[in-house]
Amino acid sequence: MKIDSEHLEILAMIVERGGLTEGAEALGKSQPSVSRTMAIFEKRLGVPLFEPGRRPLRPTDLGLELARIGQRIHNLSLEASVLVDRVQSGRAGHLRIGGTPLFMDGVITPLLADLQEQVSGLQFEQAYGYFDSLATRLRNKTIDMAVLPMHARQIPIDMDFLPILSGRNVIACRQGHPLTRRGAITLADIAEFSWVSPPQDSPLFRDLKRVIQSIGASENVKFTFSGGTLASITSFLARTNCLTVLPYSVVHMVRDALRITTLPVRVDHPERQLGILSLKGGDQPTAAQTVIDHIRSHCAALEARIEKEQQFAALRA
Amino acid sequence: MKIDSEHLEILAMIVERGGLTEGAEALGKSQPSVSRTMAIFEKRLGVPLFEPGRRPLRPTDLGLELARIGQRIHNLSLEASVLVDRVQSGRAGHLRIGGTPLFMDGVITPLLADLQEQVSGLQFEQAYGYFDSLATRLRNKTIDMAVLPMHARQIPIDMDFLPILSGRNVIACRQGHPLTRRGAITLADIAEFSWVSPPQDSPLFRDLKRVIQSIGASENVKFTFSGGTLASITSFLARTNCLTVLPYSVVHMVRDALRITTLPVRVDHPERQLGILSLKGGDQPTAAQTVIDHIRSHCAALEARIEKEQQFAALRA
DNA sequence: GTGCTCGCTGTCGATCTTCATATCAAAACC
DNA sequence: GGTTTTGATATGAAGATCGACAGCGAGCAC
Repeated sequence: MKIDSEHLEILAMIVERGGLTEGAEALGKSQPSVSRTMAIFEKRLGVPLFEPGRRPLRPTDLGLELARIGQRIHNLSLEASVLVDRVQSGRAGHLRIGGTPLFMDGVITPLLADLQEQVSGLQFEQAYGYFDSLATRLRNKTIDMAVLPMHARQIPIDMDFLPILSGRNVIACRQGHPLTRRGAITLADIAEFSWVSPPQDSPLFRDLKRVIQSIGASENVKFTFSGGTLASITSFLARTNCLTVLPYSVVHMVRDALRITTLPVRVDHPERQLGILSLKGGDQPTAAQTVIDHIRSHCAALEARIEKEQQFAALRA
Repeated sequence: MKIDSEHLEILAMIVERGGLTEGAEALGKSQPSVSRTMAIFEKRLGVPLFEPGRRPLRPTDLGLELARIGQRIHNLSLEASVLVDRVQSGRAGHLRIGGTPLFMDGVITPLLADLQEQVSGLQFEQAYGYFDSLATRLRNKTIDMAVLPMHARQIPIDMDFLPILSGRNVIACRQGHPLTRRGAITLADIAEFSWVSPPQDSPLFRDLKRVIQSIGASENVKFTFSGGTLASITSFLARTNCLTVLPYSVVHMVRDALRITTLPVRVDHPERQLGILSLKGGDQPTAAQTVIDHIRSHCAALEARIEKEQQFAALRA
């Protein structure tokens, strides 16, 4: 005998509320509907659930026991509700984020960790890549969003791009680097030191070359170390006098923890902006909006701090 | 957001069976029905339960969690099923039995205890009364069945009577009573002893008077103790040399435990039979049939033993 | 590319819900 | 104690929803 769990829930509510009418009301159903449902249920069981011929409906022993089970089913159903509510409101869920390695490790991951602190229940899956692979993965739906630097004119027609930070780059070195003690830094000063470069297929590597060109030091540049992750680059920087080019935002986020700093040298920065790329109409998980909001607000604050710092640095220079 | 527990059950089954078609089959529903139900469910949630565009339908994380809840709901539903099955098959339930006090305490209660040992889950409620009150309570439905001695012609038109034992009475006394040591007992012998009588409104009391008349001792009968329950009567008998009249079946059941026995004196026994009275078409709880069957089979055995004993006693006399 | 399996959609019949109303048991009243 | 009132449940008929069958379309494998 298969029993309909909804019947049990209805029974539970009737017993809890002490009457068919009240139970129906609590269930958001009409009284006749509930009455008939219970009548059918009783008929199918062949055993009475309510004492016959009693006007304020009183459950039999079996009715009480089944009602207890119905109550448990109802509780489980409520449990499912809160689960769904959490996911619906973006406070829980699974999100696959791809992005350029340095920016992900330097800026996004700390922000995600921060968000996770605030609302537990989110799960992130991180993937690394540059524009082409990220775009492909978005179209494949193997990631939900990508975080990367882009030119406005580079945005694919089938995607949305939401800028979150200016793409400003800086020359970075360890804290206490000889160059940081100088008042004004000349190109000759810089030329003394060798460079650590980001992965050679990264946009940042092209930025690096541009920077070096712009300061006229392109001739005999020494690359001591190339490729790797943010961790390896900063680790290398911290132990040597090498220089590198990094997004200002990344340096800003990690400079205290990883003991690196920026050189007060103006480098021209590309017109790209760091932002979030996503498929148009891609039906994002609701958690995505929560994450995007979080990233945006924090990056806006970050951008403001960076702006202030740069003005201060310019004044000092 | 109220969630339909049935949707969760369906989801659980789909996940468990690893496919929509198999799930539908396991649920005894058609595949399109299940498909549409899940589609509506997803739409209402606004969150996908299955990874979109995957052919062997694969649940999302949320889908998995909800399925787990659905599985628990399903288990509760099964629990309810076995509960109902037990009640349906009479292996559980609540039964209100009324009857004449001595017969209830002496014969029926031990049998019910015996039955309870075999199939736990039954609940009994015992009530005492004689014909009129028992019939009224049957019609009021405050008891489900009555156990009492009846004449065939006394059976109300709206009731069924199922005989279970002959109404044979005997003279009872304590084991080791002086009269038990004699070979043959004369009326004079009996006249020496005083009597314990059952409640004066009981049919057994009328039997007692008839017995006394039939042995011609009606003149100076002494009643030492009257009324009370089987426990009080037997307790009184055991400590004195008093006599009483009891149904043979009652004596047979309790003689070892309560140290009483019968006197080998023929007493004429009424034409009544001990049996079970119930309302016609009274829609008995299924447990009632189980109980009735149990009582009948044991009483049949009891009757057979009594028969044998009486033949033996007659031989000896 | 081609076959195959599996899931989605259109249509019809069955079931369930609802509003209005009858019936009934318990309480209140005379 | 009998009758009326009241509060609560059952029932009837119309409308909405759900389920089954047939047919279509999309992923997956070879």
